[in-house]
Parts: sequence; C-alpha cells; structure tokens
Amino acid sequence: MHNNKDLRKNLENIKKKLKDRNFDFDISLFQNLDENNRKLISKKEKLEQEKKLLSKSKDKNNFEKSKEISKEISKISEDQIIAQNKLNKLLHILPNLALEDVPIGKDERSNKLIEQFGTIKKFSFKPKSHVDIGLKNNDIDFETSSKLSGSRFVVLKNKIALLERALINFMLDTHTLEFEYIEVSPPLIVNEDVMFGTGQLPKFEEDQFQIKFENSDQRKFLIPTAEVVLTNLVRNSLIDYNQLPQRYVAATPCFRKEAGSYGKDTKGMIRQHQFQKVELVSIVEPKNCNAELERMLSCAKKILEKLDIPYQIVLLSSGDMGFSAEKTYDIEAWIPSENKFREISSCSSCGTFQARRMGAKYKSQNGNEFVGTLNGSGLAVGRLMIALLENNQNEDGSVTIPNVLKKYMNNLDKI
RNA sequence: GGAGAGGUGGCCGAGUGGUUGAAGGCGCACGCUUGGAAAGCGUGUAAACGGGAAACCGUUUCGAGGGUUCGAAUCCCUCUCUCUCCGCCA
Repeated sequence: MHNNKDLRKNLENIKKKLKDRNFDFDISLFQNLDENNRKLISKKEKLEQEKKLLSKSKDKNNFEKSKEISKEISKISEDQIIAQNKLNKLLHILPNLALEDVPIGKDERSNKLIEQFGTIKKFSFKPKSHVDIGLKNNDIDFETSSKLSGSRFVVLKNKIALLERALINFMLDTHTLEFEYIEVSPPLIVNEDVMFGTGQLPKFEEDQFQIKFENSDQRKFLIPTAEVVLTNLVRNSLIDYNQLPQRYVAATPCFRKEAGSYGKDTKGMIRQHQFQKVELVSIVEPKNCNAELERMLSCAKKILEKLDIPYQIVLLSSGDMGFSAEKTYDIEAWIPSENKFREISSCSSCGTFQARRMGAKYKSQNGNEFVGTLNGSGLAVGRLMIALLENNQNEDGSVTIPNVLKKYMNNLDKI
C-alpha cells in the first residue's frame, strides 16, 4: 500500500512506475475519489467541531441544535464511508513499485541473469525424471493421491517421505544455527486481515483456499506460504528499534489453488495444491532492506551449495515480480530431466509496502516509522527434492545421499 | 460445550456520565550530575486522518461495531479475543 500524500504529490511519476508493474493507473479516477472523500471529511469535521462546542457549553438552549447536527453528521458520515471504501478499493490493488535497479520489462523475458553456481553433471545415461525415479517401490505415488484428493497432490512413502523430513530438518538447522533465524511453528489458518497484510487479499482471493467456521461469518484462509504468518507476527505493533532486525524461519505446508495455471506442470510434484516450504522472513529498518535481501539470498543459496546442486540467480523484471515486492531474486535449480533451471526460491524485499497494510511500525530516532519486510523461500521442499533426486541419480535407479544430509537420513548412503 | 473475570498509551496500571488524550510507574529521548558508567535529579514522550511550505490547527481513537445522552473509557446491546474453573479431547 502506498502513502496517500506521496501518491497525490507524485501522480504522474507513480503512474509511470505502476505501468512498469503492468498496472494501468487511472489518475483522474483516483483524483475524483480522493477529492470527494476529502471534501466529505472536512465537511464532517466542521460539523463535529460545532457540535462539540455546543455540548461543552452545557447550555440547555443549545441541546436541540446539537441533536440536529448529530443527524447531519451521521448522514455525511455514511457518505464519507462509502467514498472512503471506493477509494480504498482502488488503493488496495495497487502493486508495490520497483526499485531503481530492477530491470524494466513486461514479463520474465526481461529478467536478468546474475550468476550461476556449480557444474552441471554429465550423465552417462539418460537421466530420469523424479516421477520415474519415484516409481521405484511406488514411493512417489500419484495414483493413490488422486484417489484421495484429486490432481495436484501427492503421497510420499518410505525413503522419499524420510527424505522430505530430512531436507526440512537440514534446512531449519542451517538457518537457525548458522544464520540466526528464529524457528517458528505457526498456525496454518489465518484471518482475512492477515491475508490482506501481506497482499494476498483482496486481489488474489481466487488463488486462496477459504475456510468457513461454524457459527461465524468470519472468513479464514489456509496459508499459501508461511510468509503470511511470519510477516504478520509484527502486525499492529510498535517495535523498539533495538529489537530489529527480527529473522524468522518456518517449515510449513502451503496451500494454493493455482488458479490460472491449469495445464501447466501437470505432471509430477512441480506444482501442487499442497506442498512443504521452508520460509525466511526478516523485519528490518527500511534503510537496511537491500542489505538484508542480499543476506537472505545468500542464506537460501547456501542450502543448494551444501547439497551441491547447480543453480542460477535471476533478478526479476518489474513485470514479473509479485504484488508486494519492490525487488526480487529467484533462485533456479538445475533439473536434469527437463534440461533447464527451475525456480526453487524467490527472495523479495517489500520495503514498507506490507508494513503499511499491517500497521507494523518501529520507534526510530526520527519518530515512529513503518518497518521493512522481506521474505524468501529457503527453500521449497518439493522442488528441492526433485532437484536432489534427479541430480544425484545413478544408472541403477538409486539416488546418492549427499554427505550433509546423511545424519538426517539415518546414515543412508543411497536410497 | 457450561460458569465466571477481563481487554485503557511502547509496556504495566488508575480511572463508573462533562477541559480525561487519559493519573502513577516502567521504558525511551534530551539535559544536569560523574574521571567514565550506573544510580539520582530535571524536562519531554500516543496514533490515524484532514488542512498547511512550515510552525501549527482541526477531527477521531480507551478490543470491534451499534445504541442511550446535549455530552460516553465510564450506561445498554451484539461480536471478538484473552484468562480462570468444569466437561470433552490429540
């Protein structure tokens, strides 16, 4: 969410920057709604002041007049709330603006390759996909999952289930012990305003799974990522500056409808309605957002380096970034069966965009200011498992367990 | 699910109809004191929105929303959350 005053002052500039985010901002619509709203506010305030004076006078002769003003106020208030809602409807769907060093472009074709790590293994045989590898013992079982839950779910069994747990533990240990993230085990169901805070609502409601409780008209949602809960840990709060930065990590299931992606990645575990993800979130002073983004990226990269999986870093273009982001790096891991890199993490700085939505501030030296928020996958577990299985596969169909993972895998060398 | 008690500023905590945006304490900031620090003393310290170049001014806000009243933190209703006890339960 943007600052209203900034918006008013820099309309043309912001319109241009929103265009870079593929958002067509209607300036005159905004101005009409904004002016109408402000007109009603000042009208209301004048009446309120008048009424206040009358009641303070405690003069019985004024009481009738005061009653009349009350009626007028409630009528104008209704109009004002309607005007405010109309304005909010527009403001709430404006995406964040891209930082200066973000490449401008409509879509992923303008993304910028930053670096590559690791050497891509040359197989002496045709590498199998994770789906085929999982067919052994039926440990990645899509047949059963479709029976249970339909498409885009999976049942993992045996050593593959163990591998999932091992990867989660390995990542959590790395982030907590080496990088000072605080481990959190959060709720997976959250309130509507929490989803608003990080920007999933109102614009992306169709991607979310909604939960309805009995005897309540409140809507709740399954989290699409732990970013939602971890970032909102600081919602509606005022933090002392010496309590920053705060760094949180959580491994949670994530739930997504994946609306609009029908037909895409239908095979295998790449795109599921439910998947495990280890998520990193930082709450920082806004001036430190950039440094923290680099730090977060390096924490996520470290996981792939320890597992010796080749990856590349991509700086997303303005048009390819998520709604709340001001700058995003994707980490893409090498997938042998597809002969290409695929997204396994996305690390974003959101500046103060989410903090405004959440009402998250800190006491800085110059008064109370909104905090900066960042989030990144560290990493997506399902996709990491795919990368690991495929990159470490042997001709006989077995998969070699990397050294760092052995202690989490009951000391197995291979599966 | 039953019974009770609560939700006040960054935090704790007074406050039961009229300058209460709100005592007191803690915290924080600045100053004095000190060789330096701590302690001590003094001063200051809510937010949102609107107007203004700014100083500043105005309105709102005591969990949320309604109601009573000329006037509500204070009275009434609904909702919500927290705590305690009982029941049930992984």
